[in-house]
Amino acid sequence: MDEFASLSGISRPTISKYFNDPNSVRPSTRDRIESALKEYDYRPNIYAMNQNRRLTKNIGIVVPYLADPFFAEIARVIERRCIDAGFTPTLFSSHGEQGQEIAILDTLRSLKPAGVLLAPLGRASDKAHIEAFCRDVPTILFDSNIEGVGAAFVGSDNFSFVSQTVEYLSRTGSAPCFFEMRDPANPNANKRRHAYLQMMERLELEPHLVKIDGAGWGFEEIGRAGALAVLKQDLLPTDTVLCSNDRLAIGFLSACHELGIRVGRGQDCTIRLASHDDHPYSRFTCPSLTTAAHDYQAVADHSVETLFRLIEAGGRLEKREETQFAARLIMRASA
Amino acid sequence: MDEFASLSGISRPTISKYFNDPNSVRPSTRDRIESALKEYDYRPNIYAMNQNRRLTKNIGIVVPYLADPFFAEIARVIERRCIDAGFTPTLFSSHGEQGQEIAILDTLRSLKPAGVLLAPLGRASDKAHIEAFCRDVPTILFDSNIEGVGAAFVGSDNFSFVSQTVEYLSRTGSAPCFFEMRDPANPNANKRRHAYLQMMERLELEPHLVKIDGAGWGFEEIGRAGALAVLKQDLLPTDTVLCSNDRLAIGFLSACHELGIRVGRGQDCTIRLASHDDHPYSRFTCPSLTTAAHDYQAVADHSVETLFRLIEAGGRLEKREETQFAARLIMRASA
DNA sequence: ATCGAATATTTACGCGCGTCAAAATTATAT
DNA sequence: ATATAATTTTGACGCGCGTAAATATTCGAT
Repeated sequence: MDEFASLSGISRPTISKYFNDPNSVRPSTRDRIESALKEYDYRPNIYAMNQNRRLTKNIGIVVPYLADPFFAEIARVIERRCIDAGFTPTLFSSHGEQGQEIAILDTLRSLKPAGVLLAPLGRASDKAHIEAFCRDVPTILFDSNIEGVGAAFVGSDNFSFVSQTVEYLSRTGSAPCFFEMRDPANPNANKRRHAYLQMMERLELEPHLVKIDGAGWGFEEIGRAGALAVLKQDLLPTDTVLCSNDRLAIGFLSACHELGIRVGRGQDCTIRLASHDDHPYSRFTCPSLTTAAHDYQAVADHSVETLFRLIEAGGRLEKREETQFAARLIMRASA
Repeated sequence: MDEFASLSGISRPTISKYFNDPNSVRPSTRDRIESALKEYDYRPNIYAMNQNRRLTKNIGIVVPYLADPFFAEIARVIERRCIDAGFTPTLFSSHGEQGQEIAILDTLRSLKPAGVLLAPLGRASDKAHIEAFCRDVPTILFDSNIEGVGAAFVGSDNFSFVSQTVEYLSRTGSAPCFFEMRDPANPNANKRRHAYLQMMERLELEPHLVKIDGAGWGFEEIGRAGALAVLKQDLLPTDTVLCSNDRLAIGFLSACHELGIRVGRGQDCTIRLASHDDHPYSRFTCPSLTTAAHDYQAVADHSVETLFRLIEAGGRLEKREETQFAARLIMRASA
């Protein structure tokens, strides 16, 4: 920067001020800087900039598992919004491991981010560690809530998801059973089960939980193996299945196809299958998945906007905010 | 660090040396440092460390589109290998945009990484910019090659992919036509087309290219729309289709299901469909996809190992290396 | 031309650490 | 115990930039 300053004939503090905010210098000097910039193509080192700034332009984004297209997609949208707002987002994936999540939070302290958007692992999270982090760094939780932690939570209203699918399925055919993992890692899964039970009670229908075994993030394989076991032993209590999430449903569909069971609402079909999330691939499954869709854009937008508000407010919000977006039922071929 | 040094009763340079390499200090002082570490839980700021190091422990990983599960998966494996080797990987997605790719490379200069693993966008890349970057930063290209750029390239042998699928399909039924995008963004797609034409010539079979329109990274939708158009107009030259990649094939399957066309090798099936990549979801499609699989682990391992070698060699290799891994044919239900 | 306000420059220090040379200390071998 | 080698400490400077105060310059309006 020193070198560029002398080359452009402008003092270094003014150059520094320019990069902090181009409008903070006189138009004539801005022009001089920008023409020199074209000639010598210098750019400041962001990490050195952050060393001393009161408020950096960095934003940390943490998701539990980036190889899950759901998180990949929401991370993509969030990243773009941050870039458009002039921030430098850095994306991290916890890879489903508590150790990674902790390591990422430690790395983020070094980054001195203006704010962090964190989707915790859920049950596997070290809650005390996350809480300590949130005390030091302005953080918005998204997707998966931890009560009282972080300045705000932005997610989906699980009851809205399940109530719509249950209502639709039971109105158009037999009532659904609920297909889920026995020990879900994500708190949303538990909320969905409760919503299912509540809805079935409200509709005066008998609930059936079908719990399958499996651990880790390979939900399609878990769903497939679980469905194979259930279907082969003819343990399905109804001909209508509501999966906790789309990835399990993708596995379920795969099992059905393997067993020659037709899924859908046609008269040649024996099972109806619906699910939740509107996974990016759910429109391309065979048959395409009837599902309750996240409002990806709304969750991403509101997370980012809340974070910006938090940053501008100096890292504290008057009180912790919780926002949950409703689902949109998407009727496709599977139910 | 100053504070921690006085608290632990050890000089700051020694502490610094310890974090650079714990084995470079005497065991007795290492013990003293580590016990102090437990008591005061201090950790150095990586970004400040990098400011002055000859060689940082940072590694940059750049992929063209992280919402594509193929890249998400390979990035995940690479990240893990870097972490296990004691490096701090930072993952970036170009989001399919040239501007992003350029911005990422500029950011990476600030990060002062010991090395970079870069999967370029392909046709959309600013090759001159990438070349300039590679001259300054030790970089390994992977997945998508740019002739002469970077210290090495690690990817897949596209001929091996296509030759196996073509050979298998034409041996077990009618010869395949080749289903692809008209203007593929990725150079691998062009290599696969050439390999298809070459194989068909070698087998003395008539080649058929089915080119479909579409732009961007929504390959499933492009494949689906293209397949619908081709199938509705009955333009398919053969009953065996070889897709350039799995994501197009997923869209193709979706179109077939929509039109009531059965895909597979059973007698009730009218189309056989095969593809390339072994996309993480290709085993869960209906029917499951017969495909030529990348050796993900080998590509990831060899990329990382080559990068480590490059770093240890001081950023220069004797000559540019090109490694391409063969495919493994995975026979599933679709062909 | 004159003057106050706005902006730029100069100078200096700080961030959190790496690194180097010289001096002081400790460990190992004889 | 003595000499030598290995390690640590001291002191100092540098990385690439932010920031602050005092001073100098430029601008716009009169």
